[in-house]
Amino acid sequence: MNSSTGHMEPQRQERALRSRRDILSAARMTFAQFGFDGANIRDIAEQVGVTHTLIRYHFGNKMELWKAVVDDMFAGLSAAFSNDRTGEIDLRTRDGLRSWLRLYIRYCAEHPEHVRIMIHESMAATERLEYMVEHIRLSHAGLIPVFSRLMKQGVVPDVWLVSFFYMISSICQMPFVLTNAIDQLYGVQMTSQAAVDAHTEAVIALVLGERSHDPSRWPTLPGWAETARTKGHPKT
Amino acid sequence: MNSSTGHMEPQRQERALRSRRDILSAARMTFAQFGFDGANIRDIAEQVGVTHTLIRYHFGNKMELWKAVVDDMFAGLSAAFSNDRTGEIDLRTRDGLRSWLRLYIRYCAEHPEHVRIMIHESMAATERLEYMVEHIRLSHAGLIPVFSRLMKQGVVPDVWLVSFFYMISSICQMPFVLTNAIDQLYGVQMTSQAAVDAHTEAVIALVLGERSHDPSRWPTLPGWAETARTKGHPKT
DNA sequence: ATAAAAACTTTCCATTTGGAAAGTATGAGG
DNA sequence: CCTCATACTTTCCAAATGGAAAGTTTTTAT
Repeated sequence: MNSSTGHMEPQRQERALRSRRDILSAARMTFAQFGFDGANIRDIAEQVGVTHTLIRYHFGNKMELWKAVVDDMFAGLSAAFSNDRTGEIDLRTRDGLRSWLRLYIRYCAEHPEHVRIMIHESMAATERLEYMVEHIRLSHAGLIPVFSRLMKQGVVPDVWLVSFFYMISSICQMPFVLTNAIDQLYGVQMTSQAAVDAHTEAVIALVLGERSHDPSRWPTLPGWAETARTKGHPKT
Repeated sequence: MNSSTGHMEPQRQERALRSRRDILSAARMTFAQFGFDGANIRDIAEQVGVTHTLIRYHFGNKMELWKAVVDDMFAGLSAAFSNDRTGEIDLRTRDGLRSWLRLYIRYCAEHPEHVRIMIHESMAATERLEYMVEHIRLSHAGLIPVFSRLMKQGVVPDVWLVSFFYMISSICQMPFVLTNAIDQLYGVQMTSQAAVDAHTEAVIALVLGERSHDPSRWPTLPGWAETARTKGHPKT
């Protein structure tokens, strides 16, 4: 919306732009954690260090703020997958899919809030879900022909497209959505490089049947989850 | 807690038991939809047709109600996977895993609230997550040795255990967590028998590499998602 | 029948929350 | 330096919310 060419335009003050950006960022995290109903704009404002009425000033109301967050998020997703960065990826090949999976997993690890917000809003059929689905539709529409092609080529299993979509999405996304639970349960920081790498390997193994495994680099698990992988090391 | 042997004990009234059960049920759905913070006990009470203070009477406070819901939910899960129903499943074999996947997918399709609540609570490191994780630990602890064995046998990919767990869980659970989004996006009712079947097939194909596909029974997708599967039917 | 316990409601309260209105500070252009 | 739009704050309000206290009804036991 903002043309970057104009030096003659009214040009918002720096402060205002920073406020908008900070509010958007705080709102994103808060909506991701509590959902729309659970989030409150006063908390968001406090995180940024402004009064809650400034949010109203910049965004109108809670709903409009939410929409701005979603637009901003999907813009970020598009940017991360723009041709600038993925120009060399030809998704119609096995190598392309592998690269795409790596890229997508990285995005999920870096932006767990994105999927968290999407999941929150999928829990009920609301106006917000409708709004969000139009963003999702764009992403999916671009991938459908590619995925179909990969199925026909036998690179990936030839299954119901909806299932395939959500299986691929889920395995890339969920471990990073559930970082808190995994930390508590397995004592593993999913966002650590080792965990991201181990998971990337796992996804590629499951989807493409490739095993590049180097178990020594997998994050170690607590005693109750030990699988006695280090055989030949009797502790008695 | 209630000994069923005693005819001398105070013995709760029928009405009270029904109230408790109805409240628990309504609370479950509400927590699943809005999360703990987003849910409010007055709405729950109204759904049941009682006053919100009755919830306080039976459960103490919102937090205790939530815990009761979780306990109840996990009890239901245990029941669904009790030896009564799965006694014949030997999870250490390929056939066993296939049966287990079918059973688990059915559970997820029938009880999407369960995973919805778990996901809500995984969004932040709270006392509630701690509480829930102890339930989850029990489930996982029982499955770890089995999954490890299947990996060693080569029935499933030999990957990092945490990844494997969450990949398996996610692909079984998420399409039913996201029913609203899938309905809106693809116009498909995930809880329909056809969709559950198609998804079950897909999971087995991905995890076990088995393709029993009968695409004609897959739910059809809207035009924008058409993959021109019916070739030889030129419409021009 | 009657007392006592259990089940449930009415009423009230303090806090939180989204939003509205009115006022103040800030900085860019004349 | 002055003014005026932009950026932001203070103050207020009504509704929603979790919880507490005090009541009323229903059931059980004697």
